[in-house]
Amino acid sequence: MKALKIPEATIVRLSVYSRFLEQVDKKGIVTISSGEIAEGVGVSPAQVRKDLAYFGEFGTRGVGYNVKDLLRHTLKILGLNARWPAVVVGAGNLGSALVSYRGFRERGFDIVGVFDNDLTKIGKRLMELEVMATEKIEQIVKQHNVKIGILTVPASSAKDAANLLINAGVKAILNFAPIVLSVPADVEVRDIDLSTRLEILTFHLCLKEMM
Amino acid sequence: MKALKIPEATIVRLSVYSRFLEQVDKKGIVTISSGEIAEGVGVSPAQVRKDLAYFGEFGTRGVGYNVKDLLRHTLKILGLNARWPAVVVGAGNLGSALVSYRGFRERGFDIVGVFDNDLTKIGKRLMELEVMATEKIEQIVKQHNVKIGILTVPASSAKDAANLLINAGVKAILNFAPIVLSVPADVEVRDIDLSTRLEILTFHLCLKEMM
DNA sequence: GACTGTGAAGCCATTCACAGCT
DNA sequence: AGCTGTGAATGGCTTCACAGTC
Repeated sequence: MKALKIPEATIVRLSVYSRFLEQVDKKGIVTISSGEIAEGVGVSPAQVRKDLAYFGEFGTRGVGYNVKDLLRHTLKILGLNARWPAVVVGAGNLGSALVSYRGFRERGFDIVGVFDNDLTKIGKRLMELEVMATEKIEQIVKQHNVKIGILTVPASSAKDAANLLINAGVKAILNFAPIVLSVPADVEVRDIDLSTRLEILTFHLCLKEMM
Repeated sequence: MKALKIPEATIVRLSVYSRFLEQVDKKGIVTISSGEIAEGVGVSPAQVRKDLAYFGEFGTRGVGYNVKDLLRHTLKILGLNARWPAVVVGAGNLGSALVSYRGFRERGFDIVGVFDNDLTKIGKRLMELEVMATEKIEQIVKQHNVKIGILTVPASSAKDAANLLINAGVKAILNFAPIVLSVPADVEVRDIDLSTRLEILTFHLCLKEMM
């Protein structure tokens, strides 16, 4: 595994390949070609090969890739050979939905704490968890060695909530608040801005309107 | 406005600039430079100018941009000078959360229908809406002239749900299901894959671990 | 013959650097 | 003097095309 800089787009696709391979494996298929993967996930065969080649030589020339093997490798690369505890800060509608989101559990993520500083929400049960005050973040994060925090608080409290997570030892934040978080260099942040995603769509709808 | 091909990243940033300008405007600030916008949203000043230049000359050399003016322009470009009705298909946790998500309303999106084909969910009230059977999609989409559909169903039903939306006349889909939708060329799809976003984080956590 | 792995080419987005206004 | 708008340069990702392997 060379220490090259990997494009973020490659990581995103790796996640997609990995999930596609799970499906393929379930069907009992043993071998798959880059072309078949490409077909299945909507990219080019060369792209698939290039993406995988960043991490090693997983295929056999003239044959293709062993599905189980490649699946195991992609999961390993993404760090999904272990389970990841995570916490959610913000127990509003979105935060609550994420606590019970199946997709996370299926891919190895376990929500081990939900926090809010709204007194009307504290104590509420969500799945097997109880919403806790944000003062408890540090305790839970240390107890479960949590590295991942999911931020679903309003923009106005996002900065404070992020700091609580970072001070507790969280090293990666998935941020749903529509603001730019500034964090130390050793903390990874990725934003999911739901409105922005819709606005990409309205932009294109308008473009087409004009033609 | 030249008919150039605009990078998708530019549209994403435009949405961010636009929201930042709303904040700035609220503070009563009249004029702003590309450098100040850049600072506020975490990109380079040249990037800000280049992005805006795709759509016209909104600034004044030696001075900067008029905040209200630029805000109006960015909203217009994104199509946010009008409100957009939208429907949600999938009334699970995520779908329910999105129906009541404030951020959408604030940016001009109105959810006018929620659908599911799970009988235990049909009839349930979410905000001022009542969950309807998916057979009602066509009626509601046509009635409100809905162009945008939000898909929050499981992967297994996503293809069918997408087809219902498309047949009803929807032209843009925000897809939360972790599968690749194949749609006609006149339909825009953007995916939000929540697990993938977390997996980008675990990938980076693992990388750092190794150093 | 089929398919992977990869250097080279091509393409697209970002950054630079400066001319053009105010 | 200050800041925008933009052609040119850079950097990075994707596609191409083919050598290498089964």
